[in-house]
Amino acid sequence: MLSEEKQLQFAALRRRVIAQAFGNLNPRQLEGVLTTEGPLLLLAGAGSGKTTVLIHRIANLLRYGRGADAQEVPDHITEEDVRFLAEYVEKTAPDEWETSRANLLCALEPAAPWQVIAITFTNKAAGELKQRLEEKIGPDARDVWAATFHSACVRILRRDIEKLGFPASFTIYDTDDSLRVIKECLKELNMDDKAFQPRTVLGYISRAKDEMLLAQAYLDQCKAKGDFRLQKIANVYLAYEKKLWAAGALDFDDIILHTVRLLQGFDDVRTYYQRKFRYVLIDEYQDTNHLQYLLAALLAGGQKNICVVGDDDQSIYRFRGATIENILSFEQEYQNARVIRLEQNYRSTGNILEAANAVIRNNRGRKGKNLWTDHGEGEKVQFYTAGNEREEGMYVATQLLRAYGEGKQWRDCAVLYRMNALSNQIEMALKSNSIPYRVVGGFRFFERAEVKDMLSYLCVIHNPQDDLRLLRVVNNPPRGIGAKTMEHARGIAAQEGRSLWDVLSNAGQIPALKKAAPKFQTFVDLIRSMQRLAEEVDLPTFYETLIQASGYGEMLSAKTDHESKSRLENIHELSSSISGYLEHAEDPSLGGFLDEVALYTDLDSVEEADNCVTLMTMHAAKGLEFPVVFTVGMEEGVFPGFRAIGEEEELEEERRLCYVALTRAKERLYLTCAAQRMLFGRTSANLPSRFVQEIPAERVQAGGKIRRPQQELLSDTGWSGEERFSQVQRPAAPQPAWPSGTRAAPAAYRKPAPKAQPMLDLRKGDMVRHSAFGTGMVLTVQSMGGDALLEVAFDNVGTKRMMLKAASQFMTKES
DNA sequence: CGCACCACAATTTTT
DNA sequence: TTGTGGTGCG
Repeated sequence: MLSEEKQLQFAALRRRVIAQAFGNLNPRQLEGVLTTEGPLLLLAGAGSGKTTVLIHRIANLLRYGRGADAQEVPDHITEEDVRFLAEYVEKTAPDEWETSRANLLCALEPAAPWQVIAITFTNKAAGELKQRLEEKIGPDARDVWAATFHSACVRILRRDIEKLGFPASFTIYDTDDSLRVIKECLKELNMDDKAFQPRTVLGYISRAKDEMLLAQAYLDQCKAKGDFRLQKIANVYLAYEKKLWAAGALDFDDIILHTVRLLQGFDDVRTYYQRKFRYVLIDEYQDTNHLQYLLAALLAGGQKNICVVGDDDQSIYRFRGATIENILSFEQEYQNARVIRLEQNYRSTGNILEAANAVIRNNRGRKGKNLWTDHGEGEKVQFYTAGNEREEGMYVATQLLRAYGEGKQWRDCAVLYRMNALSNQIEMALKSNSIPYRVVGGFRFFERAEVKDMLSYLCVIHNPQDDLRLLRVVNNPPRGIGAKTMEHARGIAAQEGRSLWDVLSNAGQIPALKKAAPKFQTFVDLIRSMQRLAEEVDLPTFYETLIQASGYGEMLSAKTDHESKSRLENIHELSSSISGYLEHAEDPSLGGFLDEVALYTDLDSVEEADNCVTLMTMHAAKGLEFPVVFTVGMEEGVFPGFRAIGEEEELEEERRLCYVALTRAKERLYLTCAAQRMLFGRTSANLPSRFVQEIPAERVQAGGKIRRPQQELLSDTGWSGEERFSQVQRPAAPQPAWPSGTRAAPAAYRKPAPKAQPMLDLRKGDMVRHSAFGTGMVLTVQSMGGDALLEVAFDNVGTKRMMLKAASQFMTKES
């Protein structure tokens, strides 16, 4: 037994040795890695190396257990050991034997991989975590539970959900499925789907579930409140719940909800997981909702070793139920919680960071953080006011070409916007300048109708009781089974409390369905034979056969249009998803594949290799970074959106979104707005965003057509652009006064006559020099309206097509 | 049953 | 302006 003094010395040395193993981290990061015991809140600012900390933290848990975070000393430690460690920490190049002895001495109950669970929001994040972990600590990492909330819960539910009365083989409904069910419910309840929009209703149901209210409880609550509209909604919830129950289906919210119910209601289940998971990690904690908070608390309830990582300033999913309260009140929820702030930013330059800091400082509901960097000031933030959205697009294109000319790659650049609707103008501007781009978001592979159709076939084959999916494919491709007929069949099914499948397969015995029975039989036979086939051949072969046998492939091949061709490609593409699944699945099965697909809505940007500019919403940009970032549409009414103006909470969320957008930029940040913008077919004049105004003037370089708006226009927002940007250049000519009484200035008054652009006189064969693309020869000139489409063969970058007007300012004619 | 036409609404969307 | 969903006709 060591003396007390020696024990203290040992504990200190042990921590030092472990710290050395993670030597490339900054002090805060290191603390995050070494603080293994008890509740820990890791406030990780944008670009502060959060994932690195997470990986190292898990590595530490597996290698040293609680060695770095404990005072106790194992009995077997001798004074000789202490002496050894004291020498060891001073060594610059210890040999292998010494290192392994040191590691052995310092490890204190190292965690087994399966005792660690790391929960993320996206599959992408979970995948990256797994991969980086494996690179760091080897194949052991595979037994760490790195999963999304939903996939972790599905895994738990598959084991024990029968305790709640659901079949272990439950199916998962995605949002699209849920909406269909809601619509059915509305119809059956004779409710108007305009007064009760399915989306909105689903939102209410989701919020009810977040409060752990099942339908009946919710109805009771609404009755107590006496709110008639809410009662109607509660009735839909009741019908919705019934339908899902009958179908043995769970929606996304149910997956979490029932897991929480399971853990709360069954001591044995709860105890099992609480014993199993010694260490619980939750990533992106600022995005958790109440249910997810409960889940995390339940899982970590045993040993209270819960580490949550997040940034309250980057919470941008309030509209989906995420509550910033979870992170703000973590310290109250966990009394002895430790808090570590990661504030050193490794991503952006000083000016960008200060701009972001200055904006977010205006929020009240936050923990408070101040990012800093040692990268130096860098360039100022560019703020440009365009006359309208077309000019804004042109400006973006211009600057992109400039960056490209300076040696930046297209993939180094991103254009961010608040609404998808804003991407159009940008796309046009980029197109006409031959700048390659890709738009992120929009249609996702697994959400495409044809892919969902094929998946529905798989669902029905796997589980014929799945009415919703059956309904989707029963007449797709057409089998002469009309909506009327199905309506009938559904009525009978509902009456007799049987599934549609039961009714269809026995249609011969049901007089009312006699006529349709042969057609049903064709379908039933198809499903049955596919079920038999599933037993015999491997999944890819099975799927290819399905494409044939269902007639779906044939239906698409018969059509010649562009759309059908790509649909056909898509359904074949699904088979590579199947192959992908087979490669990494432990115990592959049709059910397993469907599970994975249900939760894997996103086949993600595989084409990262493509060198093109990225266009996406600010939401989609979270977690990404680019050397050059454009933030367009920085206008009151657009960003912050008109819905948010006047609503304190909403406005703070918008500001956080702005913070997220600004902190994506590494080197160069552009903010742009348009004095006048056409949106949804209506033109409006908006003031520059208050967020721009919140940035200190010395961080900004302003340019473009700065307006001198009249005072009454300013009064409601308090915008006073002139004071703020003293260095702004004034428009050359004084602006004419606006007619009184008009709220927005008519275009004619505000738009200075377009500068006479010296349009090049080009014809086939001319040599040109383009500032970004170099020299080339004009191949074709095709006049189009007042403009012309050029095709230019450049010496170094190949042939590009561009609009003459747009290109003129970057090109000169070579003699 | 399929297609064409018109009305209508329209932040953001990790699962 | 754009996309979607519902209705009416061939």
